[in-house]
Amino acid sequence: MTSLRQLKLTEDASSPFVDDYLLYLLAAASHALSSQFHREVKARGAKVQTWRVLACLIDRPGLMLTELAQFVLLEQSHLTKIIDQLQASGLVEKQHDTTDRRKIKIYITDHGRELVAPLIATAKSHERQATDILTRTEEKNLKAILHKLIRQHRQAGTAQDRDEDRQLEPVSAKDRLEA
Amino acid sequence: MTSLRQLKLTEDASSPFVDDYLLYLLAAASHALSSQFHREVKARGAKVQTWRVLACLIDRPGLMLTELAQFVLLEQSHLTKIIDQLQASGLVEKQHDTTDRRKIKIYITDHGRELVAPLIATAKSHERQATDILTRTEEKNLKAILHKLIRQHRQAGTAQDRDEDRQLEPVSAKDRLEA
DNA sequence: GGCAGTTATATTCTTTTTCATATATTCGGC
DNA sequence: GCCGAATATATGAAAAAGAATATAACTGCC
Repeated sequence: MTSLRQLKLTEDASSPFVDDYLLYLLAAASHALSSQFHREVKARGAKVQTWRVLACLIDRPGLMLTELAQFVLLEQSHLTKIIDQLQASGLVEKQHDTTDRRKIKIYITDHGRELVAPLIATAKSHERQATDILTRTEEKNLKAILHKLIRQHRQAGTAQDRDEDRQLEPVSAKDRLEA
Repeated sequence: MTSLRQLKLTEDASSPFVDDYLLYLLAAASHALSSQFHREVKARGAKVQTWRVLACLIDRPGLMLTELAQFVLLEQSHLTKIIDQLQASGLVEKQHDTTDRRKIKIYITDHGRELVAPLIATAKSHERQATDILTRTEEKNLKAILHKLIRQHRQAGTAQDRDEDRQLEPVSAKDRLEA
């Protein structure tokens, strides 16, 4: 039987890497929960795209295409196409900004609201069910940490563009806190 | 100023839904961190697909296509095509199972190992940097909860298939614990 | 006011991903 | 051993997503 130290030393090279790799865990959890919910969306005859866009628009009416694209995690060129379809279906409306004629603000229509309302209810119910195995503390912690990661990496994404390879890493939270 | 209770009552209808919706947070966090890392992968001349498949194969050599597809969160039909390419590039090998000739086990080659090794190092480094804003406790909690969600919903995915709409919800962790 | 640089959206082309289904093989009951 | 059901992989057409680039409009500076 190997000692703990030996185990620790060999770990880096040979032990399962992916199984505890954060990006994999996030992708896997997202995939597991989302694909489950997407089945429900499709069962109600809606496209996943439609659901995502409309759900965002409910919260944030009047976003420009570019802003909306960031929220729904899609490329602008792709969202343009989706919005065209949704507009054709009467689920959203475009409104040209009067002061800046490049901008197009997107609004959900009443028809869109009707379609998305039951989906939101379904989503809430699914979320409740999905988080049922967690304690309230776990759920709160999870969401808080995810918020933190998202916020941080949104900033990093934009800051990195102007300041290509910054060496000036801010003092690590891990170094500040806890042994 | 409205009372807390009133706030709570109106919340369901009008407050931002998506902003605290678990599935969105998971997707957004995964998207933010992954797209950041994917830039690094591409900068090293590798495809994201290749990275994912090879990283899995390092940990789990000899998986069948179907099993591997579940791990890398891809459709079997899609993975079939990717594996063909990787095989053509000499990064993986197929090995037909002798006892069940339908099965094809996939192995990473030495060439594949050479390609993926630096990527794993990059991934670890990126993970360290990404989790730098978290305390160790937060990181541990996050991973533990993600594991929990993944495990649970892998089971649900298979159990639900045979038992289409089970009403017999197991007692909620939330009801058992904490006020 | 005009020009350089930036921002917002659209378009085009290509690649990726999915969906449905085909093919081949095995398993289980009889 | 044979037949229906199940499992593993492959294929082909269609939809979705992405990258690159075009167009149009604004901003700021001179």
